[in-house]
Parts: sequence; C-alpha cells; structure tokens
Amino acid sequence: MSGKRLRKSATDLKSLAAQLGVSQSTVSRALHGHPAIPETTRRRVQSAADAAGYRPNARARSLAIGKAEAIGLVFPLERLQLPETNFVDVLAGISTVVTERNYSLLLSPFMDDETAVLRKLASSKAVDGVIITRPLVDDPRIALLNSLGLPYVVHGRTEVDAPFSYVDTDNDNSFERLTGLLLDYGHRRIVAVNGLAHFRYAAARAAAFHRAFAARGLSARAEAVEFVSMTEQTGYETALRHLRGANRPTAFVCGSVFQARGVYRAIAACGLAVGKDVSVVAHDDGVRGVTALELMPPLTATYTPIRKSGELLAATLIDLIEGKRNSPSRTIMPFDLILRGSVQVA
Amino acid sequence: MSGKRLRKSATDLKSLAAQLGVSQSTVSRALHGHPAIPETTRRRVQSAADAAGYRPNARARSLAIGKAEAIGLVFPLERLQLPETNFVDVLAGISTVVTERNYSLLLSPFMDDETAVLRKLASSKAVDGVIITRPLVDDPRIALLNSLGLPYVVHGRTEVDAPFSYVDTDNDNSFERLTGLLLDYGHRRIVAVNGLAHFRYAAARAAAFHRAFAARGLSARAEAVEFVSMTEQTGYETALRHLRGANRPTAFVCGSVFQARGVYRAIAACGLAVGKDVSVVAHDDGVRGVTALELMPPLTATYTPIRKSGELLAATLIDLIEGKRNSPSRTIMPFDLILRGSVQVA
DNA sequence: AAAAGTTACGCAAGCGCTTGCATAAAATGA
DNA sequence: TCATTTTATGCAAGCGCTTGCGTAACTTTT
Repeated sequence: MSGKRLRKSATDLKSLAAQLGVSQSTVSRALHGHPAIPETTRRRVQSAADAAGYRPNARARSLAIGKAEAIGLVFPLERLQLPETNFVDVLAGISTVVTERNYSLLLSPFMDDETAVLRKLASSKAVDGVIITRPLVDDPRIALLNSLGLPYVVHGRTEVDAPFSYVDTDNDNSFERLTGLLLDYGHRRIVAVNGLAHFRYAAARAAAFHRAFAARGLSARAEAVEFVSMTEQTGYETALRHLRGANRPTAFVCGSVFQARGVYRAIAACGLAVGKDVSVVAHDDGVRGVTALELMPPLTATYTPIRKSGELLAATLIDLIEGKRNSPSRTIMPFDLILRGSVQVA
Repeated sequence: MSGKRLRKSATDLKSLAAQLGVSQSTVSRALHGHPAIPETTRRRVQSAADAAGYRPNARARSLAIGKAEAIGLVFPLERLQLPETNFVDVLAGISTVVTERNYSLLLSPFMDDETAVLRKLASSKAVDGVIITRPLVDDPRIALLNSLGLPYVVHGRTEVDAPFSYVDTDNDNSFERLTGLLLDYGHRRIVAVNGLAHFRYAAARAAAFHRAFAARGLSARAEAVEFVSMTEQTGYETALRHLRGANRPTAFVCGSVFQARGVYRAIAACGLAVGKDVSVVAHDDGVRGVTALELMPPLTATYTPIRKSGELLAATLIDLIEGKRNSPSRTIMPFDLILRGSVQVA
C-alpha cells in the first residue's frame, strides 16, 4: 500500500465546503434548495454530499433554526404494559405520519407525574409539540400546556373552556346509535358496560346512553350504566353480575370489543346464547387482532379505525407546529354502524 | 395596574446568570454539581433555576457535549401493526430503563429500507446509539453499524463474525429442553412449529430440535420442522395439515404461545384433546395477555419474560455509550421450564 | 510577612449549522 | 460605455450550552 489513503468522508459542513472549494453558506443553501443557488452548483454540491454520506447534524440544525423537528408522545407507561389497549394502534398511526413528514418521534412515558414530563419537554425544547391522550372530564393539562406555550393535540376531548386541538371518536353519536338500535329492536333492560367515569369519553357515552332512551320517551335506570375498566375480565364480571341478578338484562352495549368479549363469555357461562337470548353491541376501534368480526356470532358494532386517529393526531400537530393551521382543529371521527349477528329483536 | 410587570421567567442560561449576577459558567457548573462550586452558591443557583423552571436547552447541550443523550429503536413499522407480536413488550422494557437513566427514546420505524434509517441516524447524530431487532442468519446490519461507528445492541444473535453486543433468548437450550421433554415422555412423531427460516432464532431452534433427537440416539425427519410465521393462524394451519396427514404426530413443539394457541385450536378441530391425545409445548415470552397459563389445559412451556430483555437491551446500550463497558456484552436470558397439563406420556 | 497553594468564579472559544447582509461578477439597460 | 439591476457567493453573527484556562481573593505554610 503505497501511502495511498482513503479520504475520510466529509462528516460536517465545513469539510464538505472545503472539499468543494465553496463556503458553508453555499453548501447549506444548495442542500436546502435555496432559490439563489443555480441548478449546476446545486447538483455539484448535492452529489458531493451524497458521495460523502453527509447529513446535517440534527442537533446543530435544531439549534440554529430553533426547531427540533420532533414531536413527543406523552403517555402513562402502563399503557404499554396493559394487555388490552388500543394504544399501540394509535402509536402505529402516529409513527407512520411522523416518518412521512420527516419528523422524529420521541416516546415520553411517565410513571406518575405527567406534569413534570410536560414541563421538562417544554423547557428543554426537546420537541416542537406533544400529543397527549385520554383526557379527563376536567383536564388540568390543557391549562398547563397553554401556559407553557407548547403546541399540542389531544386524543379525545374535554370540557375545559379553552381552545385546543383534538381528534376524537364520536362517542356521543356512536353510543346513542348503538343504544337506539337496541331500543328499536324492543330491548328495554339494557346494561351499558362503560369505561371509568373520570375519563371524558365514558361520561359522554353515559350521557348518550340516556339520551337514546329519552329520545324515545323512555328512561334508563342510572344503575344501568357500569363504569368499569376497559378489559375483557371486567366485561365478564360485570355482565355476569347482571345476568345472575334479578331482572336479567336482554342486551348489553359495550365500550370496546375487549369488554364485549368478556360479555360474550359471561353469557355463555350462564348457558345463554349471544344474539339469541341476549343481544350485544359495542364500539369497535379496529384494534389489531381484536375486531368485532372475530367474535362468534360476529358483533354488531360502530366502527372507527383507531390507527386513522393516530395518523390524524400527528398530521394535525405537525400542521400546527408549522403554522399551516392557526385556529384549533377539532376532528370527530365518523363511524359506521355495522349490523351483525349479535342482536335480535327482544 | 401601576406599571408592575411579571418578570418573564428566565428561560435560558444567560438570563438566569444575569438575574443572579454571576457568569454562565457558574450557573452551568452549579447545576451540574461541579466540585469547584461551593455548596452555598450551588443552592442559590439551584433554587433560582427551580423558581424559573429553567432546564437547559437539550439541543444546545447536546451540541456542546457532543452527545444526544438519546437512543433509537429501529424496527419495521409492521411490527406495530401486526396483531401478534412480542414487540410491544420489548418496547415497554426499553422505555422503562431509558426513562430511568434520563435518556430519550427515539422511535425509528422504517417501511423497507432499514439501512437508510441507520445511516441517517448515524450521520445526523440524532442518537448516541441504536437497538436493532430480529437478526437474520447472516445479518448485513452488523457490518454496516460497525463501519458507521454507531454504538448498537442487537435483540437476538447472528453468526456474523464480528464483535457486537446482544441480548437474546436462550433458543438453543430452550428448544432442546422442550423437545427432549417430549422425547423422554415417549413421543416420537413430533412436529416443530418454528419461525421463518431466515431469522437466526428459527435456525437455532431447528438445530436444537434435531440435537435433542441426536442426543438420544434418534433422528427426526427434516420435514418435522415447519418454518412458518409467528401467528395463531399459521399455527392452526400447520398443525391441521399434520394432524390430517398420514402418520399423525403425537406432539408439537411451538415457537410461541401465539402458535401454540393455533395448534390447540387445530387439535380441537380434529376432535382431539390437548394433553390427552396430543401433547403441546412451547416457548413463552410472557407477552401481555398471551401467556401459557391462559390456555386450557395450561401449556407446558419454557419461560423468559421478554420485557426483561427490553430492559437489558436499553441498559446495555447506555452502558456502552457511556463507556461503562467496552468489550461486547452478550446476554443470554435464562429460562424456566414449567410443566403443565398440556403434555402426557405417549 | 512573603511565598505558595486553594478556592471561587469569569472569559471566551468552541459545538455545527443557518441566514441576514454585503459584495463581486455578470447581465441588462440607456 | 457607464449606470443599474440581477445573480451567485461569502462573511460573520448567532442559536444556548459546556469547559479549558486564567485570575483575583483568600488561606495556609514557612
């Protein structure tokens, strides 16, 4: 080997510029398609950059332009640990769009103090904005984020009196339709297996349940709505309790396919048949591997693909960050009501 | 309001320093516990910083210290979309440790070109290291990452002749034990429902399967090992094919509880009983909601909690980055073999 | 009491990039 | 041909932080 040496490939702007015999400004501008740079120069620079495998140092660029080109997803760590969650599907949707739009996705789980995480993200300027999930009925995070000046989008709504962007499932109409369907089929003893009461979506669903009764000049007993966690097991336990109690319900409306599964199991455990002795309806998020179609009999459900929500969340946030949107964006996902074998007239 | 104004809380080092009447150096050092700063000053600075909600700008700090204090997780986007995957559990483990160690976790999914993502991560210096998953038998990523000089840890092993750190399940011994158990119970017509052949773990398991036979002076037909994807459905289809073929197997050894579930279903579909007519064993990753215990009859399995692997992956990578470890770290997770009702003597 | 050593802190040079402004060269107009 | 505009490029000042080195002001030593 006669003294020949590989040129260490240019890893920073300065050396790349030196190697090309132009200034850093020119290289930087050429690489970003600045109009003042003629096409010929642009190409020369670009191909040198490609050859060297040059990519601007993300941290330096960030610092210079004052943006991180990254968003954060803030969530309770347990949402990754729970066996039954639609969270991963939301994450998949978010990932897709973030990647497409050339942003980075920072995962920010927290154990208990979400506030601290949000504050840290804001003050350390690690991200340009955040997605938060599962708003409470009266959620303090909205006020915090507004005061921090950190752009954000919420997965779900809340009643807080302040402008904010969100993407939400149409809980109100979806549950009204599901309940209405059962009522119109002649069911009267209906139990709603709902989510935990402090979540806004559960409150909305409970209201919708009663609204469906009211719209038909009927009224449901308050105890007809069960506020329990979103799992198969609680679906099972809740349904079992009602099926074995006096005044057996003839139908159940469930918050998710997870719960519906449990309800199916409870019905079977009582020696009854779904869609024959007892009707079941639910909302279906289209979670990976847990869809209404996979139950036997197939479950009548309202359907909103939750991955789509994830995509929308990311797109909305990035638009917000890039100033492509200034007024708060509020999206309520449309749903389809699909009739399948799990309901029958009372 | 008589001209009184809120002092805008110090958001950067400079203003914080000015406000305290000291230099930036002092503030920076005080906040990082530099020994030359006396305790009294340290406290004064710290409390001013707390009051102002000051946190160093992560990007500026990164640039100055030449570290991102972040790691990347590079994976095919589909692993978030597939219904049956142990990926989320690995992610949960990684998240935990990353958070504990005060790092950030960058999620870097890719559609098809993983190489491009790795190159980009390396050249843009967005992270200090990466975790890659599911190595192929002869994996090109190892060479690439070594040449890029980007620290990394692999979830799984590969036969590539180069030093690298990894955390892996003990596929070899686990499968040898499972197969051996069946053999010792007198089974001879055993089918292995294995993963896809290009993954290293599947190759290792196939070899282990044959090794168990050989160790007893027996030999298995090559067709006894099925290289199929890791899902319930393929488990079902594969088992069904064998159960309906000539020379019905008396036992199955499966790659995961997902596959085992399918095998259970196929056995039932043939009017046979698991643990009576046909024995089933598998490896259990302890995936959220899909564990060996939940099957009926409970599944005899080797158990290695996969979340632990995630934790170890992150810890190993961070140690590597921080130079707390220089030689490649190789961890093979120990496993337990737990006997349950799914096996019986032939 | 002078020399030497400590202690507490500030200066200023980066880290690698972007970008407003200045400038030289080329093209255009009168 | 000279003034004016346009085009192509460079200079240098940041972005907010860390850190090596330097230096007063004190302590300690002899």
